[in-house]
Amino acid sequence: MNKNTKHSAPINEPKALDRESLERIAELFKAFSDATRLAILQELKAGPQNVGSLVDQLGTTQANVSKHLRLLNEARVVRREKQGTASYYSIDDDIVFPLCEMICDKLNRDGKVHSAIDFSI
Amino acid sequence: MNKNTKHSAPINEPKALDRESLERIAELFKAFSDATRLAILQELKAGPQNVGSLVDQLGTTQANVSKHLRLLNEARVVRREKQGTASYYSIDDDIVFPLCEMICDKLNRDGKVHSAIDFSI
DNA sequence: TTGATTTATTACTTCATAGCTATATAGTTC
DNA sequence: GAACTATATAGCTATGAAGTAATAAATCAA
Repeated sequence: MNKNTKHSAPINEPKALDRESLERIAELFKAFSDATRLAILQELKAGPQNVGSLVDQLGTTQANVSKHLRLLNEARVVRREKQGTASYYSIDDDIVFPLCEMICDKLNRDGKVHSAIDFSI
Repeated sequence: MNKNTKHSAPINEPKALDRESLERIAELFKAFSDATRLAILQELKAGPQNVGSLVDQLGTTQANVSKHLRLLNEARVVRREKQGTASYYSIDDDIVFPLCEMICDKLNRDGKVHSAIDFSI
């Protein structure tokens, strides 16, 4: 009997990801491929914040922050909770921090970043 | 004596990354945020390949593959080695595989990917 | 030398998105 | 209700990137 019947999961034979899966993966990478969004996530790491507070700390407009938050929310990276007129955003998935840590490590390896690393869990 | 003199590295006080560092991080994320590039890296995972071979397996043009390889090379993700007229490309930094593994895990958590995961070391 | 092969580059088009201003929407306060 | 506040959205511009065809450049073979 073959070790991979149609009812056994293929364990030792990694199957290549199809185009659609690669698109999904690329899409999530894209969510992290903007400096303003990374700055937002870095801010939210300290705790939930509303939009206005984020606008104060980042150097951009309210509309821009709101748009980035919408994108991050749709990617299930942040979560929104409405309180009155305010919207409080918080980290919904910690994945960004270990990801950035690995990226930072590589950049340091390549001598491309001089700063300390804040993207840790 | 303060625990953080100018000669001791700050250990317990993570410093926020400045804008420039965030830009560098975002730039590397961007290198992984295209499905064609991920497909190229998936192919190269099996071993070094020349451009023509990659073109055969991906469904795109030689110019396009060449351009993506140039970008990945500048990001120090792949390495080029010329042999005659051919250029053999290989993985220069394995970082993409654990990164994709984490991304895949999240997508599975969110129910967004159905395929098996090939992006492992 | 001529021709064939392989890769890199250029010029171009198309599309996506970051950012802005202005406006709409919803909740709060008076 | 009117005025005020906070956020989301629409419309717009500018920029960047993915893809293509065509061409340049380099190497090898006959």
